[in-house]
Amino acid sequence: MKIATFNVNSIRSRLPIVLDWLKQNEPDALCLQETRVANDAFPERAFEEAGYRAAFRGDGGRNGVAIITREPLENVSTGIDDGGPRDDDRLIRGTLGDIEIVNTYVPQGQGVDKPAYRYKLEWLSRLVGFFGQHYTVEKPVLWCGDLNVAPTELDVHDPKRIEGHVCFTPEVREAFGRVVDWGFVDVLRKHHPEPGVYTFYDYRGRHVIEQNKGWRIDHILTTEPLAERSVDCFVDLAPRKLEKPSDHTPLVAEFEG
DNA sequence: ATGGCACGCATGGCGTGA
Repeated sequence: MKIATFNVNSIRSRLPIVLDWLKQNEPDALCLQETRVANDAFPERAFEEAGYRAAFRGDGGRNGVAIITREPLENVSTGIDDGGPRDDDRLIRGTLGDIEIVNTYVPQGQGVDKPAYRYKLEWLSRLVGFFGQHYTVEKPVLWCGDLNVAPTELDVHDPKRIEGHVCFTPEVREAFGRVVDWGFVDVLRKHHPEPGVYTFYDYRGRHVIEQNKGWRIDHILTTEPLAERSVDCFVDLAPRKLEKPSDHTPLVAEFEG
């Protein structure tokens, strides 16, 4: 079972790259974030013609998530259903085989002095309850997506410079850590403990790829029973090097069974 | 020291991303 996550920064702009990537990599599931398209304009047919089906949720120019699968994704639903703001455009989940997949686009936060940052911290806090309500750590559960948190100093190219950024503050890392403590293993780190592994490279820097000036803010985390089945997890930098790339690049995990 | 680029929405720049 191969499962990937990719923030595409507009699925309509990134469709050729995504379709090529699907063809070359043949994942069982590809979780997308920042599709930036309303449901009625999602390019569903293009995925069907590629042999995949799509579950998606979006409301226009911002946010938006999707799960692309070869086999039908079951029990699809969206949003955090705890009575707070549902935020359907940032969370989509479903069952694939014996794996529960939760694909999220965690709010970025804009700035530490902005309401969006409080919302981000609250969102991560709500996720703890969400996982507790719907899942158990004894079953295979996979949480992935653009989680907008670099968990440690190993996960940014210049920790001193990035200190205080909404994706790297102590409190956002703690908030993320509390979700992880619900019962998740960072699958990338299980296979790659070394520094310099990143999933995001800002459009604005020069030579960011060559100089490896990235951030690791996209993640695949699983409960222990699924982590035990993981045989590989890696970042695929190739799509970031193409013409008209996303600023993120895919993260892939492979599991036995 | 601290820019910069891309996107959607909308048509002239703005809000957002990280």
